[in-house]
Amino acid sequence: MKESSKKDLLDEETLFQVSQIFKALSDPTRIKIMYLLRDKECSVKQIAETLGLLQSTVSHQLRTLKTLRLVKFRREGTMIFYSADDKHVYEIMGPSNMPGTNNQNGFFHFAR
Amino acid sequence: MKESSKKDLLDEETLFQVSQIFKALSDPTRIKIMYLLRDKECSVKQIAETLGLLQSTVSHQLRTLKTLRLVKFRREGTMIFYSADDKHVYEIMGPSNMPGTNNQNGFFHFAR
DNA sequence: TTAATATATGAACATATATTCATATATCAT
DNA sequence: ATGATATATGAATATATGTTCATATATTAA
Repeated sequence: MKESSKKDLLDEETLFQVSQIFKALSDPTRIKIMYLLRDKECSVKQIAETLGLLQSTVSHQLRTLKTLRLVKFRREGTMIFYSADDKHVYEIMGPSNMPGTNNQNGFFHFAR
Repeated sequence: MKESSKKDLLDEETLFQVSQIFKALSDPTRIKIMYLLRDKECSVKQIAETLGLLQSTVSHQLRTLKTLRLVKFRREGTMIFYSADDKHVYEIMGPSNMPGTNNQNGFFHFAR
């Protein structure tokens, strides 16, 4: 038995991925976007107008969310519709934190 | 019926608190600390030595975690022992994300 | 009180990040 | 092809944040 168990530490790979996910949801703008997309598709323009943000701002943030697979998208003409990548969000947050569900411990019920 | 439902947006208060909690766990150092404290008490010095960090660094980060009630503490002589504030972590993350529990969707099982 | 140990704090610095502006790219209709 | 619309991207800037160093505070023992 060692002084400190090996289980006291996380491997760098896990550490990085955990921090990335949390970082993604640590920004109010990205939270707004994820909340808006929790139960419906929206184009970039719709997101920008609904949230009162510049198109560029939304696009930049969507790239971050896309990279982390928190959102998925599909093209329709000149527009691109984004939506929450439920499958991956579920894997990440677990059932009690699924956006759009009614529960006490959910994703957006942190306050208080 | 309005164009966009009021439920599309989060109030500023909730938004701020959600972002704060995620921000707290978006830093690798703070994740390491929370992971270390998930099932035992540690003094500041023990944390610093186990994780190979400066005492000052640990103290600064503990203040952040303390402010958000992610850790609690008790004094014993000149030492102060910190531990995860399970009750509050539970409220925040829900049962499937309790550190120290064995599950598939937990707090520290994000990777892959 | 003084010395020793543990912890907290403030300033400085370097780095990361969110937003803005300008512009590029992509799709569709004509 | 051109023009119109939607989206993406790069550079610049301002702000936020993590770490370090030095020092302050607090507790205990002598």
